[in-house]
Amino acid sequence: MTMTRKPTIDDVARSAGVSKGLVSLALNGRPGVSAAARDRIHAAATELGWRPSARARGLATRRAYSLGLVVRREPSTFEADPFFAAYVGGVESVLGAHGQVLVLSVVPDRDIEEATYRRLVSDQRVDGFLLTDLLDNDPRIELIKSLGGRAVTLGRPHGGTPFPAVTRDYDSGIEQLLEHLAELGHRRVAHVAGDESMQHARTRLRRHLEVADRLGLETIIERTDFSPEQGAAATRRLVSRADRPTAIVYANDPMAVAGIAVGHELGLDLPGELSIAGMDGSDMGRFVYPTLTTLDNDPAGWGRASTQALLDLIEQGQADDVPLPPAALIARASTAPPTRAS
Amino acid sequence: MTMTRKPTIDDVARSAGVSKGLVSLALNGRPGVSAAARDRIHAAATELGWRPSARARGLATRRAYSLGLVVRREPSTFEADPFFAAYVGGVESVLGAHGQVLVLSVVPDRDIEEATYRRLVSDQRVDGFLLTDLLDNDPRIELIKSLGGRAVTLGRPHGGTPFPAVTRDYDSGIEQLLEHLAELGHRRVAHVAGDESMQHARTRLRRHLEVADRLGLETIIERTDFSPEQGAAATRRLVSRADRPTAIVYANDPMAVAGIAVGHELGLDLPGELSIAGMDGSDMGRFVYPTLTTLDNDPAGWGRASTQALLDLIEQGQADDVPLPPAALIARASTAPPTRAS
DNA sequence: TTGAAAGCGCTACCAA
DNA sequence: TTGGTAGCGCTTTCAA
Repeated sequence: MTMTRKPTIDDVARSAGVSKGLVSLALNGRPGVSAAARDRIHAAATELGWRPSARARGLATRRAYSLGLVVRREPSTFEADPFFAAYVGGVESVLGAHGQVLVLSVVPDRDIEEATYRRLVSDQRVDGFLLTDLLDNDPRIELIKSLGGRAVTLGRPHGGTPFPAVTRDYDSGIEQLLEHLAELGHRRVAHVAGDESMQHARTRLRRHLEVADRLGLETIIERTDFSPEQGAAATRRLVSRADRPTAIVYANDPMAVAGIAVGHELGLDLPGELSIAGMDGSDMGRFVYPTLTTLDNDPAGWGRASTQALLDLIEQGQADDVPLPPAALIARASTAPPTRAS
Repeated sequence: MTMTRKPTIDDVARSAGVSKGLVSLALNGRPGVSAAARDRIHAAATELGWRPSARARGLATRRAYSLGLVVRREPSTFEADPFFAAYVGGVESVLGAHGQVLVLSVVPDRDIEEATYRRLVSDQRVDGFLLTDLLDNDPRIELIKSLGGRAVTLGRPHGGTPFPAVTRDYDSGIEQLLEHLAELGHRRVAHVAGDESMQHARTRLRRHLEVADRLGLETIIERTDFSPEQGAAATRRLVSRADRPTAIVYANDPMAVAGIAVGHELGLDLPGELSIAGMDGSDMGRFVYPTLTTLDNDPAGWGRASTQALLDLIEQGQADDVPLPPAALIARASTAPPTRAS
C-alpha cells in the first residue's frame, strides 16, 4: 500500500539519484548543473508531481512570496468603489505567473490599518505592500520605511518617497474633458471635489482650475468625502443656486451616478438642463441613464504595473517609476449642449 | 553597536532564562508552565518585541495560517458586484483577531480558476477555502476534496457536500417582496433570473414561482447571466410586450439598476408605470432614482460566519452548518401601485 | 558538477 | 514543570 504523502524535495532527489541540493539548483534554474542531471531531476519532479513548499522555501530565503494590499474603507463607500475589483484582477495576473499570492486586508479605520501593516511585516507575511488611495502626506510611507518594509505607490507622493511610484497623467484627460464641455457651449462648470486629504482629489481639482482658467470657464467648487451621499448633497446645492452651473464634473464616478439620480429626482432634463461627468472610467457608467461621460482609467493596468514594479523592487532590490499611458476622455451621453442660457 | 536583527524565539528564551520549548508552550497558552516562568517569558517577549514567524510556525505545524478566496469573474461583471467588498471586510474582521490572513485571487476563467485552487493547496499557501458563488453542481467541491483541502460553502450545495455550509433563508424575503407587490396592486410581475448554473439564481426563481402561484400573480420569466447588459436587454423585451408586466423583480441589484436606466431611457414614469426591485440589499440602491426596493443581505455577516466556520473546521477538525438570520424586505421608492391597468 | 551538512525559526516529543 | 533534541522542507555554503 503506497502512502500518498505529499512529495518533498528529498523524494525527488532520491528518485533522480542526486542530492537535494542539486535538485534545488536545477529546479530554480541556477547554473552549474549538468544537462543530464537537470533532465533527470525535472523528469522525477514532474513524475512525482512535486511542488516546493512555499513556507519551507520562505523560511530558508526569508521571503514570504506574497504581497500585501490593505484597504481602508468606510463600509458605506467601499461597495461603490469601481477601481478596486479590476485592480486586484490585474495584480493577480502577474502575481500568479510568479508563483506568488496577494494578501488582502480590508480595515475600517486608521488604527486598525496601522496595526495591520505592523502585523503583516512583523509576522513576515508579505514581502512588500501595494499602496493605493494615497493621502496627501501619507503616514504609511514613513511607517513602512521604519518597519523595514518595501512598497510601491499608486501615484507619486508629493512629500517624497523612498519607494518606486506608478503614475498616470490625468492632466490631459481633464483637459480633454473640459475642452469637450467648452465646445458643447458650457461656460459655468462645477467641480465636485473628493476628500482633499487624498492626493488625487487635490490634483484633479487643481488641474480643473488651471484648465478652466485657460478656457475662460467659470468654476464652482463643492467639497466632499467621495461618498455618493455627499455627491448627491453637493448636487442639490449646486442645482439650487441662482448661478446654477450647466455642467458638473465629479471627482469620481459613484458621485456622478448619484448626481444623475438627483437630476432625475428633481425632474431635470438630462443632459440638456444639466451635463454630468465622472473621472473613473467605471463600467457602471455604461448602465445608467444617460450613460456617463468619464475618463478612462484602466484599473487592471494599474494592477499589473504596480505589481511588476514591486516584484522588481523585491527581487532586484531596485525598481524604476512606471508611467502609465495618460487617461483619455470617454464621451458618452451625459454631456450635451446646454439648453438653457448659462 | 547593537545589531537590530528581528528577535527570534531563542532570544526570548535566553532573555527569560528558559529553553525555547518552554517559550513556545507559554506563548501558545498551553498548560504545564509555571506562573513564574510564564510571566518572565511574556515580559521578555514584549520587551524584545518578539512575534513568532508565521512561516517557521507553519513549517513546524504544517499550517499556512491563511485562508483562500478565489473569485472567478468576467472583468465586466466584477466591478458591479456589491457583495464582494463588504464580504471581505467581514472575513478580515475575524481573521485578523486570529492572526491569520486572507489570500485573494481574482481569475478570469474556469481553467485558471482550477489551476489556482491546485496551486494554492499544492504550494500549501492556505489551510482552507471560502466558496462563494456556488454553482448548481459545483465542481470545486469535488476538486478541493480530491486535493485533500478544506472549505466552507456559502449556501448549501444541492449535490451534497463534505464541508460545512453557511446558509441564509431567502424564501421569506422573496415572499415579503411579492406580498408587498401584490398589496400594491400588481398582478403581473416579471422575474429577471440570473445565470441558472448558479445555485442561488435557481433558488430565487423557484421560490418566486411558488409564492407568485400562491398569491395568484402571473409571472413572466427572463433569463440572463446576472450582467447589467443582459439585465437591460431583458428589461427592453419585457417592456415592449403586449402583456407588459407592471413590476419587474431582478435576481441581483446591478441588473435592477440597469433596469431603472432603461425605464428612464424609454421615458417611463418610475415607479408608476413600472415598479422595480432587486435582491442584494446593495448600498448603491440608495443612490439611484427612484431608490431601489430590495432584500437586505448583510454581506459582512456572511463573511464573519463563513470565516468562523472555516477556522473551526481547520482547528477543531469539525464545524456545524451556520444559519444566518433570514433576508428581509427593504421597501424603498422604486415600487408603488401601478398607474396603468395591468 | 556534485554531495554533505548546516541553518532558517518554530513545534513537539521524550527525559529528567 | 522544564530542557534537550529532533524534525518541518527548503536553500546555501563548503568540500570533494
